Amino acid sequence: MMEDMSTMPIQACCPPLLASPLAADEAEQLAAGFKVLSDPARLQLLSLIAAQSDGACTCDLTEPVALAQPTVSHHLKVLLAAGLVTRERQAQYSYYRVNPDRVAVLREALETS
Amino acid sequence: MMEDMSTMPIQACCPPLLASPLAADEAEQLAAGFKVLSDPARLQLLSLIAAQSDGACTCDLTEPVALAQPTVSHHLKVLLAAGLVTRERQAQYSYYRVNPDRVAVLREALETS
DNA sequence: CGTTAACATTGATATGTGTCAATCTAATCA
DNA sequence: TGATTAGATTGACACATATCAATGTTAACG
Repeated sequence: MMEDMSTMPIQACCPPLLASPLAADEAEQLAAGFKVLSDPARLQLLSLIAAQSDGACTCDLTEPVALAQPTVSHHLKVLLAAGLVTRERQAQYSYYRVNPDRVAVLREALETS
Repeated sequence: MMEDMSTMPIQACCPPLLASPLAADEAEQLAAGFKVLSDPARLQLLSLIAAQSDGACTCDLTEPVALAQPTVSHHLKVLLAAGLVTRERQAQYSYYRVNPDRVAVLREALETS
């Protein structure tokens, strides 16, 4: 049985896009990663989470992005599934942190070597 | 009158995502750029175009991505509208080239400064 | 206990978009 | 001129997804 690609973390997978032709499966991997970044709410969330070095809870994030709480939870779930953030639960709170290594995978794919 | 954001070229717009909180309009700009990269066919096309330093025509691209010609034309139009590629017409042919500066805008937004 | 708070999940809806067949346009060639 | 070729456009369809109201879950607090 195959896993659903869209819920899998972004792998260190590919040589830079512009350096050598991309195989179909590499293209799918990378595209799934960029799709996670293709929503303005998720970019703002990533940015807000990065600004809180000790972790950001959902309650800190809902108001600045001006979206309902279930929508924010949905976007955080997408970021988490991609591995772009980590989640740590404490009591009722969920603390999210950016995983810079996963961001780097996507950045490096855009390198003009 | 406002232009449709999705058909506008990617601007040099934003400080790195992880360095400072992103404003809503900056997030929309960047998200539109990453959305263009969020399709595996478009990533493969970009990669194939980059591999042909003297420009790639549509006819060179249809077979390797295994899609119908109108679909390839559609994706090329999206890449062109975003400014990620340029198009030069010669006779019946359209030659596409990568615009590395626009790719760099997106790469730099992912920098961990 | 019951209440409240943080967060996740479900379900519904509206919108966006990737795909291709059919068609159109424009240029080459016989 | 007619035939062919490259490529763009149109229209239709299937599928994905962003959003929120309602509900569920878990934990603190009285």
